[in-house]
Amino acid sequence: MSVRVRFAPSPTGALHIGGVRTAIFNWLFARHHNGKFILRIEDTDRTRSTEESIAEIMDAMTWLGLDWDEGPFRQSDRLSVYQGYAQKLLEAGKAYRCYCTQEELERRRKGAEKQGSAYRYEGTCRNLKSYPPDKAYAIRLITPEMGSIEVHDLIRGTITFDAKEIDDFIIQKGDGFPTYNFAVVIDDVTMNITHVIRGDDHIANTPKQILIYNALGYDIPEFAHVSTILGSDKAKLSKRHGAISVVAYREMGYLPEALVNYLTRLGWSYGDQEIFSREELFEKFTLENVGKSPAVFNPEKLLWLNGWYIRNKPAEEIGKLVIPFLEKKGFQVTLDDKLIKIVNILKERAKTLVDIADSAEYFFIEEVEYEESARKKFLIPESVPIFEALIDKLSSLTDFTISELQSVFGEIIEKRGLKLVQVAQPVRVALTGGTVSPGIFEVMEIMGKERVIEILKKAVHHISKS
RNA sequence: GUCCCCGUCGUCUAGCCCGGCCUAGGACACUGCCCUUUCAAGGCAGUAACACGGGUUCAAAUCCCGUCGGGGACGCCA
Repeated sequence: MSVRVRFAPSPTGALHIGGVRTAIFNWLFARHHNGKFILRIEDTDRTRSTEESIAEIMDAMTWLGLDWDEGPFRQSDRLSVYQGYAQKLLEAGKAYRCYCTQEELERRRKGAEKQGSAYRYEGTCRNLKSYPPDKAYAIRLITPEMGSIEVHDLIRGTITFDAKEIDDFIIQKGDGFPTYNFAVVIDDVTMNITHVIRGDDHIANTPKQILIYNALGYDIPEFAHVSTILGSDKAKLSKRHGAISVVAYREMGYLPEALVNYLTRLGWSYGDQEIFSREELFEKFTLENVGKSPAVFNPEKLLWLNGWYIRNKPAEEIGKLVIPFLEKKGFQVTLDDKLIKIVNILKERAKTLVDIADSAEYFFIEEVEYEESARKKFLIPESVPIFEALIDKLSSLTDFTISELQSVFGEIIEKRGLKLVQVAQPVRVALTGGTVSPGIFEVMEIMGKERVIEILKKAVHHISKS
């Protein structure tokens, strides 16, 4: 039987880091086994589900390259399916109508809590002889009173639950909607899901779901419960920990491959390897190498990986990606030779696309803005003769290339008995406004002869004026 | 409270199933050095962990028991 897995988010907000890792594991598992990856939207919570959220989930998954083979299916489209199955169980005597009111149940639950124990439905309506004609009812599954339920988990081994811990739980609410546990099972059955890979917060639901499979007479799929992602305080990752939505990472200039690589390695490993191409992931990903213990999300390592991917991607591609970030800063740019050259020297020292856009500023800006401390230290009267000598020599250059520039600088430092740094730094400040930039010859070459001379003259003017 | 899961450097992890090759390996971060026109990148080196306590064994990070710690679940939410 071929592998079929699903990712089933509820559309009640942004797709976040924790959720998307579950999606990635399912996706990789499907690709590894040449199976199908299905997207299913669990939108039975009508008050909290939104269309925007559905759109955002699909947008984020598309950006990450998590292509799904079927779906998105929506639970809200399938109400009658659930009701049909619930009816079947009712007729088979495996479930019963419950007329207990929610208020009454709430009261009993409170009472049990006061005693310090968990509330379990006592089966009040289990053997009802007659039904009140017009009253709404919930449907409860008849569950075994003794014995144990074993969950076979591909990551954790066998987990055993005592049947006594599970009460006759509701499978269909008073309004005719299925409860989560019921809908999940029906969906997984009807979609022929072979492996249920999900977060470990669902472990406690699993025995209940197994009971539903049993009552319906269907085969139980394989289960794999992946550990949670934690924040730096070891609590479950949430908004408190800063940016956690996938879209936020796109906006911060992260590359999808970096995020996928990082999130996959969080809880999964393949020996000592850190960097994986998409194809390698497909080939190497197995559930055996998924760890059991929860992992703390480490933004620094993600940043490092992102830098790695930026450095190792061709400048043309990075250039294309960086354009929207430059436009956001108000620069109109196209993917031309100049931009590619700029990206080429900047990507070596950037960790995000935002970094590149920020440090590219001086190539596009009209007037160089000097950083105060840099200006004070390097745009001083002593620099004027250097700048003037440079202007003079550069003016007569026909080839404005790195090697030509190198020899011009060489002549100047030799004549004046200076070190290269003593010339390079003032020039750097004059051209870029700061003390940090790529190699000064590269910067000059990209800026071009006219622009460089113009800027150097401005610097001279600036010094003499102040 | 009950049930369940988890526990190797600060963090992600290898090793654990099938005890010895572990004076516990790699990566991020951090520190130092090298390279160097600044900053990165790169190279080299360094700091840093088997939660604790009992067993079993010639030998335990690895097997067993207990303790402690962290997390999750206990809904007519998903």
